[in-house]
Amino acid sequence: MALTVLPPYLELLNSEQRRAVLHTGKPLLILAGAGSGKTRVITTKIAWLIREQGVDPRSILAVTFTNKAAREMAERARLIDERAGDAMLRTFHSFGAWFLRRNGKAAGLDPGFVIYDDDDAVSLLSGIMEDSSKAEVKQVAHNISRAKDYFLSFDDAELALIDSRRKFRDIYALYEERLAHTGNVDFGDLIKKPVEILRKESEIARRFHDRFKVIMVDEYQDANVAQFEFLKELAGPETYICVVGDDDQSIYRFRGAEVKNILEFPDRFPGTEIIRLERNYRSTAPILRAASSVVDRNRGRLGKTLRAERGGGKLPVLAFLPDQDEETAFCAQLVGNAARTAERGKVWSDWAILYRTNAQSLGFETELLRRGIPYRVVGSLKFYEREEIKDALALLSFLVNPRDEVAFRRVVNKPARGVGSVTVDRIIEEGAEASDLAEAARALSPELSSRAKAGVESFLKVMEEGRALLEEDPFPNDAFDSGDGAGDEAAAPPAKVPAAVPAGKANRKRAKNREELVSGEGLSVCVVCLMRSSGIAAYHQTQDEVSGNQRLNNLQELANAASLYAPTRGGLLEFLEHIELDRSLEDQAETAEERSNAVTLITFHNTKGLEFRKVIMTGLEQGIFPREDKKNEELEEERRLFYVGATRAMDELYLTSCAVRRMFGRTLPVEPSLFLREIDKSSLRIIGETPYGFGAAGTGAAARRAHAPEQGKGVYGNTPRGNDAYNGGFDAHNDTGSWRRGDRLFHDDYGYGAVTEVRDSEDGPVVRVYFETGKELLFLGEQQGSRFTKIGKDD
DNA sequence: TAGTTTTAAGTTTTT
DNA sequence: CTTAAAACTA
Repeated sequence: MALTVLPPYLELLNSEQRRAVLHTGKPLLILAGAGSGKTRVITTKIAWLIREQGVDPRSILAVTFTNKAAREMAERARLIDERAGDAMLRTFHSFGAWFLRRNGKAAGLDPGFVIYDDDDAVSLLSGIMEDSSKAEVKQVAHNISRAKDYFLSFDDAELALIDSRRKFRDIYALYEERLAHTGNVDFGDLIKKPVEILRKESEIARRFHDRFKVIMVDEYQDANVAQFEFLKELAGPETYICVVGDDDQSIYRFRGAEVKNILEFPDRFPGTEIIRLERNYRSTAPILRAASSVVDRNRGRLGKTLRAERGGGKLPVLAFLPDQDEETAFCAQLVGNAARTAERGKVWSDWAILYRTNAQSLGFETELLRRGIPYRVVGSLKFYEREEIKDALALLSFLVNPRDEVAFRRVVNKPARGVGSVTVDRIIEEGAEASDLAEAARALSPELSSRAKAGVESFLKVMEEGRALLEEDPFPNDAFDSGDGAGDEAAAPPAKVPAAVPAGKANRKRAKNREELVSGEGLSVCVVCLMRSSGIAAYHQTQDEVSGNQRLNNLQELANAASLYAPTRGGLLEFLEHIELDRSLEDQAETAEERSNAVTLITFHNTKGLEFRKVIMTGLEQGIFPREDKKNEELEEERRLFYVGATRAMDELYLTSCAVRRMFGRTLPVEPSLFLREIDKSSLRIIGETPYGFGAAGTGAAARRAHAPEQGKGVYGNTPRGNDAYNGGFDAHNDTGSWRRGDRLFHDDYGYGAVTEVRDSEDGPVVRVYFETGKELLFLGEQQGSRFTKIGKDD
């Protein structure tokens, strides 16, 4: 290797990672195993392109699948080079929305569209399928959504692969017509429509090819067909494309993800180079062994050999427990014990409790609350699914788009204004002819009963007044539709209030048990006014008094969230878009400390891209995980999900499996998960009563059962004081002492880093470490046993 | 039509 | 067991 001195941020990388970062020219496919540092590769690559290659940050597009990943990527890239903040880092869907706001006109789309979520789509569909049950409507809505994922329109022949019924095709066509008439889009459209536009409008395509010279995609294994097509259309002849993924971590088949995308990438992009990242820096060897032994059973995979760079480590613990109450107690105790014996801070955040379905979080929440252990639940914030929130959002949506029949139907008669379903149907029907629903109502008003007429009029008046509350947009002339849709982002309205006082937190505190809405800054003023004048606030307030709910407080919460946006139409649109595309309320609802000092409760799906020191995987039972109805391909996906969950763990992994589980109020006996059988017994430390027939030694298990201690509380009664009792003979050896330049490590406080210099002093060797946060620190090499974990070095 | 009671149904996973 | 949908009454 040449003797050139590398910039320190490249020192953090191993040779393959570095090769991936320095790669240019042909398309690049990075097959990155779990914990192999793929995010680091992407962020470093972005920074390197800007710094060393003189690439304009604005010509870089990096796409992820979750908002969290997008945020993290932006943050980490900025740490290396500030200018990376100007690159476009978004989720596929958010980028699609950005595209459509500027170029939707080419598909007859007004830039002021609102994004319909799945519920809204169902609501719209039920207007078409009038005499179908709710379940049928949902099924069709799901199929339409799948069709869009596969880039299939209602007139495509392949549509039969999704749903072959003739009726389906007709309904899909009707749905599209109806949706177009509302002027809104659904989730699938955010990807599908841009592709259609790029194919039809060569001028727009050319602009985008000019603008984006570099396109990177993270978690590529989760891309669906439509997203693949999007990528292909965005890439011009000069565009450098780099995708990163891991076929073993593909867990979104159910929403259209196609592993084929990653398998066939080299065929679709000729000349593709492939780089494999197979060194795992995150997990200890025993954890990786257990995780791999499950996913190894899958047939449809590229296959790779993921090597643990961290030696030593404890065996994963498999705990057989009587029921789910014992399971929650076990988890709480495990976490609590660790906290008691820990010397260092931030213990709670070391832990994550994983479950298959969101419903399972409830038990853990109750138990942790009871024991005073701080926790946070990731995802599944049903906040936006609450009735009052949906009502409020419907009001706001109708405000920006008076053709939104779904929103209209939801709130026109709430609170009761004497406008029944018959009247609503007639107005919407009339709306097919009119430019918007207000006009439709006016046209129809001579035929309405005086009560219905008065009700509709009062509703429309409220909306008129609401519209008047919004200030003029600073950029008139429809700022979204700047001439150069792919070009200057500065033309977009700077809708966010720049010096936004974090009014949210303070307001919420004040609003506790308050019986009136308080407005804060910016858009929240308008939101509060509208909630009041529409009667929604009063309506839910009354409901609160009856049933003791917190609905008014929830409305307050929503208003607070709005305070960060400008009180203009543009600001409102941005607010609504943000809510549709990123429902994790995390930013507003949690302070940094709350986040950093709490146990994480999370679904397996949501853990992708995350890591924790200690992970508990719960509910490992047949029927729960994997679900009973899973077989073949779907079972393989469940295996991958198991793999994803297990590889989140850095130091310790626990698996729990109950003998019985409560479902639908009934308590049923359950079998241990198939996946537990797929792990070699010697790779696990089993505690609790091994169920009959588990593993090869059936008779042994039976014998053990016969002599098992009295059933009841305390199967794990001899639980360790500290988790050290689970050590199982393995010591987490840190291999301190002989540090060498180029060694990589994980520091408890500073994260991942690399040794850039070693020298001797009176107190022994001193090492200089460069961290990926950009920090560079000196340490005394011999005293860092408990703070550092060596994670292998480059060869 | 509004609001209440009765009955049935249902749990994946998410942008 | 909890929630949503259908059925029923005022």
